[in-house]
Amino acid sequence: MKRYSTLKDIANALNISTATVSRALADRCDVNQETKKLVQEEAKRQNYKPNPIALRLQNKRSKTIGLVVPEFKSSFFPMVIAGIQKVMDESGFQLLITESQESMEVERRNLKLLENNMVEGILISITREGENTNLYQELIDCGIPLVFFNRVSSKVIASKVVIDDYKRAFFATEHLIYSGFKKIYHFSGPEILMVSKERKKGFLDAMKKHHLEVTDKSVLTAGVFMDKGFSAMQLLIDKNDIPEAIFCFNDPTALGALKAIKEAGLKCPDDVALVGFSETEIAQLVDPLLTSVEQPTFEMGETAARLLLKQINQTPPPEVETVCLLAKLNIRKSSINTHKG
Amino acid sequence: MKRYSTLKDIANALNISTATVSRALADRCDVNQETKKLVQEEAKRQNYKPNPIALRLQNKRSKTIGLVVPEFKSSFFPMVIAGIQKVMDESGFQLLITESQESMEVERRNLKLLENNMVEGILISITREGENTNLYQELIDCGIPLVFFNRVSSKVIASKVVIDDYKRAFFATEHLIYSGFKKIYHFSGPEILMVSKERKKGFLDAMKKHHLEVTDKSVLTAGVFMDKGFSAMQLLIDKNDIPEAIFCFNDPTALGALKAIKEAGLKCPDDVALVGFSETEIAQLVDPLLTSVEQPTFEMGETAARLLLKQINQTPPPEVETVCLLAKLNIRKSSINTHKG
DNA sequence: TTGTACGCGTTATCAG
DNA sequence: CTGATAACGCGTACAA
Repeated sequence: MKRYSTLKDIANALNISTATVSRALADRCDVNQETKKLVQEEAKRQNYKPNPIALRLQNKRSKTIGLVVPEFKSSFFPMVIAGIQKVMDESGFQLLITESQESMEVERRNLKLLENNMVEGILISITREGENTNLYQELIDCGIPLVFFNRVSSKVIASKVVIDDYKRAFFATEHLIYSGFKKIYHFSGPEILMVSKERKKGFLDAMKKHHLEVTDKSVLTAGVFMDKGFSAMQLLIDKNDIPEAIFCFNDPTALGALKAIKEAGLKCPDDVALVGFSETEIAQLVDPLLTSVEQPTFEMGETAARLLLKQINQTPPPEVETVCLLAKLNIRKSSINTHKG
Repeated sequence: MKRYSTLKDIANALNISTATVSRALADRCDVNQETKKLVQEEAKRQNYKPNPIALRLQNKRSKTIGLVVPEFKSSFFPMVIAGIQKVMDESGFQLLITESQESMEVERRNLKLLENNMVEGILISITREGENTNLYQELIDCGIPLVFFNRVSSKVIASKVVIDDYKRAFFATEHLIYSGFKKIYHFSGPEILMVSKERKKGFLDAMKKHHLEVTDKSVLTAGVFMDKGFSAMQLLIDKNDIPEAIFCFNDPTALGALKAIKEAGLKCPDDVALVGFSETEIAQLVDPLLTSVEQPTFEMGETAARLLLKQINQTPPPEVETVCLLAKLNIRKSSINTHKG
């Protein structure tokens, strides 16, 4: 590796001790102005930079935090990461990023890797396979704080950052109801994820509030990817059980449904209106433009990172807290009722 | 931070010296089998893990490499990062990720940050504003190898990973020509990027080879984002100078053009055929499905990472090399000639 | 076969 | 005001 200038180099050059050099560079008051100036000049000349590794060893702090995300494909997590990075750069922390590929086993490997790297804390969004509850708890118990974001553990007590899925789902459904649709279905996400449950609950409660019929056919489990949305819609078309509108678990699901609708010769929103969730950039590219709930991704990253730093830096650590970020319903063409009025 | 078990802890527990413990754990032959076994058991009991920070300090190796990407929004760079991560995890390196936000100044800050973190090498894809040539050269000169990928420096001598932009652009254009289109335009990327130049050159040469007319109107600079593709197409529509087909610098540009085409009441591919580049997942979601050049993103990350590790680990460092990855033209509906035959 | 001593780069403590 | 020393955790040369 490149040879870096050290305190000793400066000390030797000036024939003084490293201790004095250290003090001078820390700009402490108990050092001669003259010496201080000489040291600082020599440091600049040698392009001296403190060795972060030595500092970490001495302070017994890795100044590193770990991150586990399920995937990199969609732009959701990358944007969250950008938010995390910003906070970490500001506070001099390194970020170790790992990808669980939606696999619980890979997630366990990742967490071990992070532990071996002595991360001071971990940010995690769990897989859709389920949660490694015991492992999370172990890590917390042995002094590595966890902060969950987006896809959070339902069993472990820790700080969490979520968006108000329930409310947004409720409002999104109400938006369809107020638009005049009556036969409204929900394409739900993986049962195991809390976000799925919340969104489904929001849907059901909104329907209930407005006294609209909900049968056991009203909710189809459609997973997180496009193909599932496609096949769920296909199923409805085959059964000729076509709702006026569908509130989908996320954008890919909605886009899959859209594809099936188009292929069947139907039109959106004329025959079936759609509402997505997550506001992928695709929502603004498809025809018709997709109504979707926009999540504050960057902000979610920032918030989770700040929460974690608080857990790490404060003694005693602060109470865990759950932050609920506001999301925004972007109403576009796919949910316009063309029959109304 | 969490307290970790150290060699000293094990040594104390067994009343032996840390040196012996160290040797036993390294499974060296010059240590009593009996002692070795005791040590290994005690290590396991205490859940001992070597402190990576201490190792880094002792070996004078940060075991860290840095990464600079222009942006996180599209899925391109995240996928590359996934490939890099894989290689780094395998070789025990940490990855420090930074985002230049397409700004040369932020890029400079990022590079300084990486240098201060003593990275042993840097992977970089430059901004579309231009290249910090001098800084790249400085880093290389002072012993930090750089490997460029995707958006590479044209001036600095270093290992590079690119896709065969020229050839792919050439073939993509030929695909349009063979489909029977004659008036073919090119929406070009930022002039400063080598990829732009290569793709443009591929377009021009293909046109030339087939003796098709190329005027100074045939190539419009449209940037990298959707809005630029939109306005470029808008301009052509306003001037009523509408080509039969357009080979676009990338998918967003093509999608922007598509939007303008639709809004003007025109149809794709009937009125204007389109070919994109980069194979974003959106290509398979829009109507019509977009013909696009698929880049091996994950593989690009892996390759760049391996190249960098070679530069870091071999002494003397190997010759720089440029790896050209193969890309694939996915032909879809947007480039079908509906008038032909 | 095992223990002692040192150095990696830094800061804190204590003595001068 | 400044210098010597120890400590962080590890590996290793050298001594026993």
